[in-house]
Amino acid sequence: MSQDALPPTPWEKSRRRPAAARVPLTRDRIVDAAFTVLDREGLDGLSMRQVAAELTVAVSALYAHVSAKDELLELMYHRLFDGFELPAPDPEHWQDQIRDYARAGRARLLEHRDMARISMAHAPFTADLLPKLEQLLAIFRTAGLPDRISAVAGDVLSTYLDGFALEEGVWADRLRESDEDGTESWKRQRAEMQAYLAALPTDRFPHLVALSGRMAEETQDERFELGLEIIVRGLASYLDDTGPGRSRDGS
Amino acid sequence: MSQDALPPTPWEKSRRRPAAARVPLTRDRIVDAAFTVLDREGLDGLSMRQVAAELTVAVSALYAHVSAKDELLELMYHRLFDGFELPAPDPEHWQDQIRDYARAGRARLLEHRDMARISMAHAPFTADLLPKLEQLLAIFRTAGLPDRISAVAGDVLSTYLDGFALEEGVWADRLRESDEDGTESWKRQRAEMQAYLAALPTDRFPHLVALSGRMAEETQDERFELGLEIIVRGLASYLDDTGPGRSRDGS
DNA sequence: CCAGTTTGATGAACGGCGTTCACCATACCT
DNA sequence: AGGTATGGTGAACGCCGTTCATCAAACTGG
Repeated sequence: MSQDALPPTPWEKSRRRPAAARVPLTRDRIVDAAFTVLDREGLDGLSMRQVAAELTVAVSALYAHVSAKDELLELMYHRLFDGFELPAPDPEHWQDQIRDYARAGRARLLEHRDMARISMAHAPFTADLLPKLEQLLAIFRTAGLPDRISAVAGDVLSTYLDGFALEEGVWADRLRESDEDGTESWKRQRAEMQAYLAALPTDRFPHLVALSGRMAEETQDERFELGLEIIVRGLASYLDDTGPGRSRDGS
Repeated sequence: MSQDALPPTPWEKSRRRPAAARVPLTRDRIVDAAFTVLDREGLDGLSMRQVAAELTVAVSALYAHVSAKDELLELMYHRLFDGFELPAPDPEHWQDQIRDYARAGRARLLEHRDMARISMAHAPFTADLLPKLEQLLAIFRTAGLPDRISAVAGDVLSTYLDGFALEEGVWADRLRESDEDGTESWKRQRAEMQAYLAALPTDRFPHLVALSGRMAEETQDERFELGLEIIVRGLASYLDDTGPGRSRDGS
């Protein structure tokens, strides 16, 4: 685009336009920078000033593109759903479709630090998110779930998603505090927790001791799948609610 | 305790000890004041300075009893469980016990404004909360749930609790913003939302339109119960896992 | 009864925050 | 070439969490 530009001769330096070829500020660039800061500092360290610094720009410049920090957080929240497509409802495989939705959602939430906290703070009822909700409801309803169940199923699922990812975030934070990185200290931490739980007085905490292994497993994946399965099974139980005929059912 | 004290005569006013019979500051008094501020201002308006003002005390005085705001929030979180007793596990009625637990938990979360947000921020793994967790696990395990399920059941349940209460809080906030109070405007707001959903273009949002009535019901109680039921059913499905008619699922 | 110590509140200060606003440099239009 | 819109600047306001030197009252031992 631009020809090779020689560095400006010293004597014309003062006349040179300082902000010549600066990349213009846009909402997208701001959101990108916000994610950079978020991943580096966490949500508590995400300030308008830090974002501005990341862009080497004055704080007040941000407010030309973003009305307030709340709006910035909302834009970040919307990134969660960018290019997040649900499949056309297939009544034969609705359970797998739900599972895939949940797994993809969890993956997205874990992509950025503290993302679950941001997600929690925003109700998914803004206009441009309604299509996603519609697609989710489509899967439930065409699967044959009663309407009264479909109307809450999304809530149950998404609170589980957010809540689980939030807990994972707490773990990740605790890991970050201890200087070391890599999977080594992760394993060590889980082992420590497991040892702590296992060492509880057996008479007062028999069940915690018994489950200590499962509560502090090396990876959270299996726990996530199990919790997800509980919900899917609960939903599925409403299919044959009125016998094998699978009738749609009112209140 | 104290005899009737006459008001000090004016001329001795200057000699009078100003801080004589002042109630001493305690952690409990601070937490109480924090809840007062919380209910009045919401979590975003809950600042150390406001709490101090509520007690007509200098901000720095708080730090003699509470190491930081984080600790204060933790103390508030612990109030959630004060006198919160779970029954001895009864395998015959484990489902009702779980339901009661969830209902009581929701009620507690709704007692104070933004309480769900505070609850979300704290993992229930601090030492003094382990007994509660133990009691919950006791119910699951003595009911006969497999260990791998019991180990996540608490998570599923409590994320649903917190998440649902959080959403209710968002509604309550929106209601607070509109000046009016009482149940009148509540109804009106729900009606508005329902109308909005019902008025969506039917071709693009058939399911949302169809469920508009159920998504914006006058009270959230029924929705809560339904979501709770999904989870309870999901859990129950693991009881007769190896029984007749159901597909068994190992791993 | 007094001196000394401990206790616990005070108020000023520091640095950081979100947000606003008067100003100003550049880029475009006529 | 001059005028104007666009969009960034920097200082300021008021609030925040937290710290610290100061100080008054309350207990203590002699």
